[in-house]
Amino acid sequence: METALAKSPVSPRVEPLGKREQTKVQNRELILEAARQVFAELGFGATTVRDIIRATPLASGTFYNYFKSKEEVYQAIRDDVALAIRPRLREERVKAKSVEEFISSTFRTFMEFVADDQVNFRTIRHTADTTRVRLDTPEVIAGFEELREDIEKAIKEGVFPPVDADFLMASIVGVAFEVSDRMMLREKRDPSAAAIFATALFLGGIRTLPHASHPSSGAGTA
Amino acid sequence: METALAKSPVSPRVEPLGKREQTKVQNRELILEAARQVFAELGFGATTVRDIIRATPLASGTFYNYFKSKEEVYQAIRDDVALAIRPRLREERVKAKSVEEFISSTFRTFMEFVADDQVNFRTIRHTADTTRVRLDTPEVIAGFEELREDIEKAIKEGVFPPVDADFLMASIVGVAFEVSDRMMLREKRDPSAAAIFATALFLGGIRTLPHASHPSSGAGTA
DNA sequence: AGCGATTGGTGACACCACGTCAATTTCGAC
DNA sequence: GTCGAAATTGACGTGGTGTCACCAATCGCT
Repeated sequence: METALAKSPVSPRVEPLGKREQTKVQNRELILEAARQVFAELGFGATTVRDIIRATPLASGTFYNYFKSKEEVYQAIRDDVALAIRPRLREERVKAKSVEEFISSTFRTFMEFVADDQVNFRTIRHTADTTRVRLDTPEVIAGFEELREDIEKAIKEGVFPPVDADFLMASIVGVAFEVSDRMMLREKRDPSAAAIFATALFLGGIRTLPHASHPSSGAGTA
Repeated sequence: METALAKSPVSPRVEPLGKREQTKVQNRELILEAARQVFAELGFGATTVRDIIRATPLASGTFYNYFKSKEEVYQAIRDDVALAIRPRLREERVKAKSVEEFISSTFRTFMEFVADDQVNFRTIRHTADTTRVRLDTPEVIAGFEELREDIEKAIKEGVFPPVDADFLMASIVGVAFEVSDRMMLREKRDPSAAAIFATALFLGGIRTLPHASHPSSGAGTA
């Protein structure tokens, strides 16, 4: 009995793991953090596994103990984001008692999340190249399927009209991604305005969209 | 005068170019065609310049006389598509006399084009990987900007309500890409149904969408 | 036609990234 | 403290990258 306590007399319980497990978690995070930086700087295409490991105190072989390729690292980064936002979105949707709530809470939650998440946005939007890359990982795709299932459930319960759930899911995804992307390119990020725009579009179509304050609120191409 | 005619007595005027220019055009097309096949088979990420050149009778060095990298080849392929569809879309939009025409002709033209264009679709949607890649080339982005300008013009002329043209452009693009993608994954491709869905969404919102014939018309995940 | 000049194809080469693996270090259990 | 397991290391073979000196084909001119 005494030994067990003596072994960790003052140790905070935040480290209940052995040294082994600790460095394992640490190394993984080291690689992910380095990858975020390098992806943001060079872009996904130009980045090599060597670039990532060089931004780390680890040896090249160690990389392959944690990931199979740079694709898998990228996937892990995106999956982290997806895992963070999926439960929030789902929670909002199950609470929704009407089409209005379903749509507006979905867009509001999504836009606010994206606006807060500068790090991952910069990881994905590499400014170097003019070309834009979008990679949908399994976890992200699972989020899409979840949305479709919720729409189908809402239709069965009579909350939604009996529309094509697959196309509606695709439309919500498309608008959420594209509009959030434009939102992030603006000087002043306004997730509320973006969410209101998308919500109005889905609930009433173009004619119910809010009127823009300035004629060319597009704020240029930059 | 006589010499000029004598130089090509029977030659069809389809080859007014010298031999030099001819093989140049031919080699470029050879590379592009090989690239389309290889991209479709291996996916963009796994494809190497060597894979492309190997699917060709040319030597490796020759590739670099035509393109700097596989990215540039991919860009050329996408730009061909963009150059083919942009004038058609623009023509439809300038003809439009109302919001209804603007939106419906845009989606109809786009969906029909995508449905007809199996080759380029398979080039981009490599079934091998679960992850999906979307690369927007400068030409494609120019098409987006063109759409936004047309929206702004329509607003100035009073055809459109004074909405946020940038967000509206992004929404149209997002829905067009995502819905067309789902359309192409279905057993029976129906560009008309896809266009009607997208049009109804933009003109009147969810509640005016056509009712789906089957409850789960999503046709699974495949 | 014949003949230099020029353009463009060729493939070997130096460089580097990839993924592996045997040797070595580090940790955990007894 | 000692032994076995687990993880790290970096050198290595393989193969892709982009370049360049060389050479063949075409062009312009007489």
